[in-house]
Amino acid sequence: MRSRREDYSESTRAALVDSAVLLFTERGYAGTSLEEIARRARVTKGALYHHFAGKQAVFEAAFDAVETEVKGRLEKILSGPEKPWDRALNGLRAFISSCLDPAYQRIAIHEAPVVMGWQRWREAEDRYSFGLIRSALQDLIDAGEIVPVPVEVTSRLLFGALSSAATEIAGSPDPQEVGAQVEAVIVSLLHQVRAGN
Amino acid sequence: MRSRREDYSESTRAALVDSAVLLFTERGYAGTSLEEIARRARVTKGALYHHFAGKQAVFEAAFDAVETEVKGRLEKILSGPEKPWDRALNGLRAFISSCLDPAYQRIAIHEAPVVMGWQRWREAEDRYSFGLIRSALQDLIDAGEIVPVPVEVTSRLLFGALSSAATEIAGSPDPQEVGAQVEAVIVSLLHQVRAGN
DNA sequence: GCCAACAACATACCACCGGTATGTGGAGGT
DNA sequence: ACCTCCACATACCGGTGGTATGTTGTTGGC
Repeated sequence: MRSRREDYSESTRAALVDSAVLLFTERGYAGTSLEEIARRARVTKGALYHHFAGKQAVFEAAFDAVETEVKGRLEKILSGPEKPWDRALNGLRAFISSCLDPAYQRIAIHEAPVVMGWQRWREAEDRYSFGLIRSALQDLIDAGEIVPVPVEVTSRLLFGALSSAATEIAGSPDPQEVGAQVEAVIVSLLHQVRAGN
Repeated sequence: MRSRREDYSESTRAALVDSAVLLFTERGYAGTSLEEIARRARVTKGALYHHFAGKQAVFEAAFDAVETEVKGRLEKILSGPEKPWDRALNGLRAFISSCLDPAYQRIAIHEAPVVMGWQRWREAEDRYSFGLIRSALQDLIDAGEIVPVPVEVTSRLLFGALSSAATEIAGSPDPQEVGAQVEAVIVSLLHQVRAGN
């Protein structure tokens, strides 16, 4: 039976992660102190170091949190009952709009490769959003919707393009407009490689 | 007339920038201390703070250095006597190979948006590699080589795709192979939008 | 040729932050 | 009722970015 203490412990850990996501999003990794994270969760640094090995570990927990969120959204869409082509298009839109979330953008896209190191980031992304994009692309090919392309490389290119595009969208004065343009360009490219024209 | 002191001063400044580029490339921004940068240039922190306003300013000087280098290479190719289409292809290859330079990759592509802030980085990139990519794309359209596309958005997508692809290439066990694949995918996409099939 | 002025550094010091070592109170088992 | 141990709090250290203050050599004016 689950003890009361364990509940409390998990709750404070969650509060720390929440606090970390918020502060990392607002001020970035370097601009956020552990004491600030702890204070916002109404505990001290001691508590933080009880739950996490260090600042990097806190960041990775925050990273996991935002990635899991986005992954959930995308999985729902990509495993829906629609046709592969439509699922892909909906997934594309969902990913772009996910990238507009400041937390996902700053933590998962921008700072994670620098903070975690590119290698760890890449491995982690395989299990999250990038993994979904790659498998979605593979599905399109398997279903014969588009001509065969090198899946690994193409999905990397697509992921990079979308990530930077999302930043551009979020940073623009008219996100709606730019977002529509990005979607149009990508969709147009997808149509170019669509099988059976 | 240029004084002897000015020569010396500029020389130490250059040594500091060189040292910064090296260390930032090897250990990243956060992992490099100012004292280390100064020591490698055989001066003290005092000299460093005489030449630069702070750590960020040192980074931006290193950023300018690597960007200027790449910009020079690309400009030479893009303003050559070949046909627009060939110049673009050569420029593409040159950019990919530039991205394989560890200094350019880590400083200009990965850490700069985080260290300088996305806004400043974007403004700076307009004057460097990204600006060249955009104008190259514009040239292709003006020359009627490809069908008109939204230049701003498309070049952002292209830049993002190439940047992340370059990281992928550099990190792969067989850079030659992956590099060729990337080039093939991009060129294939370009062919798709080529005017007059 | 001499001296004041200033540039180009060096030295000394501070505040803050990540990390560690140690203390403590209260819940849970027996 | 007592002991144990977990979930924290407190105290402290080393390193680092930044600043304030010397120091030395060059340079320009007379």
